[in-house]
Amino acid sequence: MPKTAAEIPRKSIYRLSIYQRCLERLGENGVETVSSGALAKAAGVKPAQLRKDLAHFGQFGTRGLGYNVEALNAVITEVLGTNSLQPVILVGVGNLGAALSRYAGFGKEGFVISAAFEADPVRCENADAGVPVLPAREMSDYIRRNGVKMAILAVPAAAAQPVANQLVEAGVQAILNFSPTLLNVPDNVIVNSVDLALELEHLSYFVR
Amino acid sequence: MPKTAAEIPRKSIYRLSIYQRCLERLGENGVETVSSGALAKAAGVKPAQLRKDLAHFGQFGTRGLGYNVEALNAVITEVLGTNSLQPVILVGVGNLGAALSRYAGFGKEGFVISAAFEADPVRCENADAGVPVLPAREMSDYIRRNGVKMAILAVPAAAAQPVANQLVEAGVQAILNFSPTLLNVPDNVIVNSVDLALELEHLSYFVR
DNA sequence: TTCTGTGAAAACCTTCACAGCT
DNA sequence: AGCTGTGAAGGTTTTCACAGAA
Repeated sequence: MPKTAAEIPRKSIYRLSIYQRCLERLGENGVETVSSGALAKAAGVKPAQLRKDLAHFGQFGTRGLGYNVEALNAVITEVLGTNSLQPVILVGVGNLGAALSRYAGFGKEGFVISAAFEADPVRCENADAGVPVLPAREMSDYIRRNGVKMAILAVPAAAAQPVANQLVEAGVQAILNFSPTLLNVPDNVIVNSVDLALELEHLSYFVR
Repeated sequence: MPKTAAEIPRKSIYRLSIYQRCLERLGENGVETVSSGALAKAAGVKPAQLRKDLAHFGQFGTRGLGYNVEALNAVITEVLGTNSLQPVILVGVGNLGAALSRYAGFGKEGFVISAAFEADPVRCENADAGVPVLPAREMSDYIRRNGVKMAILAVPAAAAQPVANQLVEAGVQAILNFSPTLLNVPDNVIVNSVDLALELEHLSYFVR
């Protein structure tokens, strides 16, 4: 029974990306059909959970057989909206930002960082980034002209909130935030924060 | 009512790190006392949740007043085990790995990467890392000699599992994994995976 | 009064187990 | 037989709401 976007759990959406990556690999290996058991194992979840996740969007399997790899991949691509390639911008070309600009992993999942922005003029010149680095003052304009909806934020903590405000103001709807700060944004904007130091600290609890 | 480590939800532990960071800031600003409401707001959670999280470990507040910033910070530090500084190693000094080796955020939370390891001899020489880069074959030995319990894994996907095996074999108990792969490790080893491309892809679902 | 600590309720998520299709 | 789709059960986490301490 398909549901409207709002009621699908965020965790299911997250796992969809994982399933897709597994399907991609299966496809490359010429596998045409996969059971929920096999796919779930590859993704590191239980079979029932995989089926429940897919059930949010409809019925795609064949009983007794499993799922068609290519077809299921297409469905997930459609659901995630990764068929229409979104332009993504990067803000902050410091240590981490520069690395992200060259990170091949984004490309493999179909994302291309179209431009980077940096407030420090010296860094603008010297940044060894994989993309054009533009001065920060051109950012809002660029976002509007190119209809940019997604941004990666890799600026120092102190600058994160003001920059986020600018992004939102210019029309950005989703922010992947690497600054160790809580961002305040309107409800219609989604933030996904990756706090590297926190992830490390989290581990230390489990080490005796 | 204090509980044993096993039954405390991972999510609570995770939030403890966030609370601590907020307490740190409050302390720097000379604030001595904070209510669950104020601290929860700073951390981006509900007051009741903060209190429940703390309740796992004991009672630290004063009714009608709130929590002593310094004392609560000390309790959380004790719980997380961040008082005794753990040595952390980094494996893989490619694009992302090199950036992580210089990432100042780790230092702020009290972590120091003591050494990095890299299989490619050319990279070993040229890596512009903030720490000594040693050849991969010395890794197991280094781990054993220095009692390293935590590792950051930033190698290509194909190398992730074999390297993880080596780490576990040598005695590493916690791995922060940046490779887009599911790692199989024994139950006594904990893995925290940060999949950058997935985090970005996740956002795209919410962008119309 | 203020604000914590906590049972109870609600919301949410996962897993089971089996009916039903191929 | 094999495997999906799903109601129902089970488990976990969050939120409420209030009793009780300062």
